Order: sequence, then structure tokens, then C-alpha cells
Amino acid sequence: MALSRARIAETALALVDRDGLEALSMRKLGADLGVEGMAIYRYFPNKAALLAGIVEILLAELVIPPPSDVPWQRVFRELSHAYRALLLRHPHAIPLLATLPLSDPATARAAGAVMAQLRAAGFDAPSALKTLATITSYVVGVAQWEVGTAPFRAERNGEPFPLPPDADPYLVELAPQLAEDDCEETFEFGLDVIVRGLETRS
Amino acid sequence: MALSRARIAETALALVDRDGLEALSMRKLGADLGVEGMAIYRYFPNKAALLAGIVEILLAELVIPPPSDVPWQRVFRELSHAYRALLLRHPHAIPLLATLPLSDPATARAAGAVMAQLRAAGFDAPSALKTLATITSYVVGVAQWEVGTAPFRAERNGEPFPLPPDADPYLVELAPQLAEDDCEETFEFGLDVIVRGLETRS
DNA sequence: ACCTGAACACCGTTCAAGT
DNA sequence: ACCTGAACACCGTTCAAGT
Repeated sequence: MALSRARIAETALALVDRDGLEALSMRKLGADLGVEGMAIYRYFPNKAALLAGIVEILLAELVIPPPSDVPWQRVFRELSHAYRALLLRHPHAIPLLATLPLSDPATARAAGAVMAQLRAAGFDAPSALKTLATITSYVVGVAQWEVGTAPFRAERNGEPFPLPPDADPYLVELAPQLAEDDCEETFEFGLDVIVRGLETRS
Repeated sequence: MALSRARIAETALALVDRDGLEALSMRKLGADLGVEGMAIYRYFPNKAALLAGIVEILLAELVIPPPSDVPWQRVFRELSHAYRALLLRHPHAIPLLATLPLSDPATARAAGAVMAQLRAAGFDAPSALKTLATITSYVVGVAQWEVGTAPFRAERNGEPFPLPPDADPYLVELAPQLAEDDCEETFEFGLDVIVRGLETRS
């Protein structure tokens, strides 16, 4: 298999999905490609460019339908769930998606498609952009917290959540709830809050 | 000045604030302390423990007043602004605050204090926890995006925002708005949405 | 044109040795 | 008790050399 930008970036994403973002080094990626790590510099000027290549692949996974006459609330919810699902499919790559500048072509493409949806739903341009920023921040924030704290929620098998000994009574009261895997419910709660808040916009 | 856990963690935070999170290495921190890097291992078992020490200092900066009879909307807004201000005072440390498990004592303390506020305002326990998760995710998500994309927004002096050539017309239309530093306004927009959404909770 | 090997300036971490 | 020096197994990146 010949080396190419696409194959390198795809192999890099597979490595990140498998071993985590910190495990991605030019040398290890070279090994996965059957080549010395330094060969990658023929295709990417540095590691930052390689990470941008990974982001491009990830955002391409996000299929955003063209505007239709479906109620905007439903479109808004579906797009939020689609983005959340993308993040949870690639938990180790979430930090790469937490700071996406609109100057990046792949980001601008996805943002433009969502803007088209919101504007078709009656949002004016400034509100649509701020709505996009709000929901994106929320979805990324939840996913990052959820994935980062997963080791503390995992595998308790009925044992209580390990709160510190001097924890607030309000938290102790919720220890059983904390032990369960109710991230999806928590996400839905916040999504409902945001949709209702947008419905009552002036 | 003798070495101590507190002095090491404070010096580490100062280094991160000055040079960024990636610049924090045991060797450079040692240099700032006037000592060889390896000496730090007498006080922290590894780098992860050192980062936890930094988090502890940061969360201690967050003063959360006891419950009062102020309307919960105002308390909610003030706590959100206080947390946002903390993040913007330490922009390079934001990734450390993006994944805070409640098993961490400093986190549990801050979370407990906020829970007390929300419960005094009439939220039941499960709702208070999910509300805390929602607002935290939003505040961290916005701050992280804002800081991470700051280089692309900075110092344009009237030049248009550098959108990619094939950008969506809906984005091109907003280029002037993108060039301005309206992050505060965007944050406020999302905060209003969330507060309104919480007001209409069932 | 494409890849390799050696080199440089870094990492986190361990551990025997110094004081 | 507290810090140092050397060592190990890693990093990203450059560049002359090979094919």
C-alpha cells in the first residue's frame, strides 16, 4: 500500500481511537503504516497538520441534510444527537473538536450547513450563529466531561460512588444516581432546556 | 525558600499561565523552583498528581456564597459568570477543568456548594444535579472554544475574517460579526437561553 | 521521488549516590 | 530527610544519505 495523505490520516485516526490521543506519535504512526516515522513529513509539514487532517475526516462523518419543512425543534434535536454520536464514536478525539476555528474549511462547511437549517427555520443570521455556538459548546462540553470521568463511573457493580469522605449531604443523597450511567438522560435534560429557551426567544 | 506541595503547585500554575499547558515539564518546573526536576517526585508521585494539585488551587479561587433569598436566576447568572471569569483568568488551564470527577474532593466541595444554592431555590435533587451538569458543560465549552480560536480572531484591524474561499453565503454574510470580539455577547445569549429554559421546566 | 538513519533537543520516571 | 546525576525509554523535527 502506497503512502498518501488520506491513508496516513485514516491510520492516525484509527490509532487515536484505539490507544488514545497521547499515544499518537510520528514513530508509532509510522509503525502502523509499515514505514519509518520520518516518512510522514513528506505528506504533512508537522504534527499539527496531521491533527487537522484527522479533524477533516471526523467532520466528513457528519451528514447534515438540506433544509426542509420539518419543525426546527426536531432538526435541532437531530443535529445535536448526530454530533453527540460522532463525539462518542471517537471519544479520544474530542479535544481535537473542542476548538474548531471557522477559518478551517471542513469546519466552515459543517457550520454553513447548520446555519442554512437554522435560517430556513426563521432564525435571523446573528441569532443563528449564536445558537450554533451555544449548542456546540454544550454538546462538546457534556461529551468531554462524560468521557473524561468515565473511569470513575465504570465497573462499580452496585458499590456506591466513591465520594470524598466530607462530601456535601446534597451530593451524598445523590450517590446512587451518580453510580448509574445516566449520561444520556442528563444530556437530554440540557437539550430540552436549551430548546425551550430558544422557543421563548424574543 | 523550602520546597513544599503548595509552593510547587503554585509555581506550576504560574508556569502554565505564562507559557501554556504543554510547556509544563518536570524539568522546567524544577528550574522555576531553583531545583532539579527530579526533586518534585518527593512531593508528587507523578505528573497527574501535580495537575490535580493545580486544579485544587483553581477551584479554591471560586468563592460560592451560602444560599440566600436572592432569586435563583440571579444566583445562577452570577455563579456562571464567576466560573467563566475563573476560566478566562487561566485560559491555558481550561483543559484541566473540562473533566472534573466528583470523586475529587475539591470538585465535590464546589459542586456541593452550588447544589445547596439550587436546592434552596426549589430545585429537587436530581434536577439540581442535571442543571449543574448543563451549565458547567456550557460554560466550559464556550470558554474552551473562545480561547482555542482566539488566534484566528485576534489582531485583524478591520481586515475581514479569513473564511475559506468556498464558504457558505450564510457565513460570508456574518464575516464582519465574526471579526469582532463578541464572545461576551455570545456567552450571554446562551446563558439567557438556558435560564429561560429552566424557568419553564415542568 | 520517496524513504531511511543518525542526530538534536527535548520528555516522564526510576534509582543509586551524595550531603 | 532532601536533593542530585546518570540512565532508560520515549518524544517532534531536521537533514544528509541511500535507492
